[in-house]
Amino acid sequence: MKRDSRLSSVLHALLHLAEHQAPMTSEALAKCMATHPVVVRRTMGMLRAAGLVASARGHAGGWRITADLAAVTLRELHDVLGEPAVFAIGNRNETPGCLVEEAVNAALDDAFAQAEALLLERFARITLADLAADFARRHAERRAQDHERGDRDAL
Amino acid sequence: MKRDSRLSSVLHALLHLAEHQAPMTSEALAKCMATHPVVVRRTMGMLRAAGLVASARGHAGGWRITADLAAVTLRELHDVLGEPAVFAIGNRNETPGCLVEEAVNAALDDAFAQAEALLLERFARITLADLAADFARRHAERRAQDHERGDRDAL
DNA sequence: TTTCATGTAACTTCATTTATTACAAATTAG
DNA sequence: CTAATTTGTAATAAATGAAGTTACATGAAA
Repeated sequence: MKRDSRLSSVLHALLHLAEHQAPMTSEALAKCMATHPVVVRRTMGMLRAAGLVASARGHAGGWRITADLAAVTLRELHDVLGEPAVFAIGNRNETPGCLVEEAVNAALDDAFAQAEALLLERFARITLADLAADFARRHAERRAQDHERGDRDAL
Repeated sequence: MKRDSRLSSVLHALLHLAEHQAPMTSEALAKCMATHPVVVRRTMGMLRAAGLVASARGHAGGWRITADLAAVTLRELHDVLGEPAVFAIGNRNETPGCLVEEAVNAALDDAFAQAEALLLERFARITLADLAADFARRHAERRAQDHERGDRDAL
């Protein structure tokens, strides 16, 4: 099964937009995400419909964030993307033809529902601001490492 | 995305086998699961490799359970099926090209890992015997309903 | 020795995501 | 005004992976 990576994509895009204050074109976003500009427009279009980003055409156009980073959770983005199916595993028939299948479906559905609830609850606790902060931390760490390496090389 | 329904399939098959004490042919199993006999053989073959079922060829051949219903958990079946990917959602690139992607992946991976752990923990707590008991309960309930309807129709 | 049934490889179908092409519409630079 | 830039969107193709199907070999029992 091919995994839906749109949530990952939009997070990547939104954080890049948060770094830039100028709008970024679909082409620029596509390049840094190794995908196609049309895919970017298609996916970002859903965020625009939800009022999280804005786009402008023509020269100096592109995408920019309009939402508050601290107010947007992964859960909201998941919803904005249409709440795609979370699991790659599922029941053979959703409408059971026999009682055996009914019992099997009930057990699996229950377990999946619990796992999905946990996942969405975790998503609801993570904001774009959290990710941006984590990025900043990694960035500082990387710079510190580079610096250390530079010192060592300079000996 | 097409969901992997093999776990659901083998549960259905195993419970049917548990009801029958005589072996069931791939064709019989396929018929009650609305699938193809070869698909049954392919999937059940993985359970045979794990020693959970046995198959016999020729007249009066077919599939039978060799494992103790109370000892087989959904978790074990999931493992036997090769631990297929649980989620239909995932990271765009598993090997991040930039720090932004690293931060995004880390957050998503963490949430998915927690949800998967919960799911597998639930799976580990459900045995085939539990499902068989649930089936028996449903069966009794259904019979009671049928009986009631019979009484009403007889008025 | 015929029939039944599994074992397995090879191939097709089907569903779904992502990629691509093509072109319309809008905006700005010159 | 016109050309360049950039989004908007439809339509189509490629890629992926599960499930379905065909074909035939193997083995067991009547």
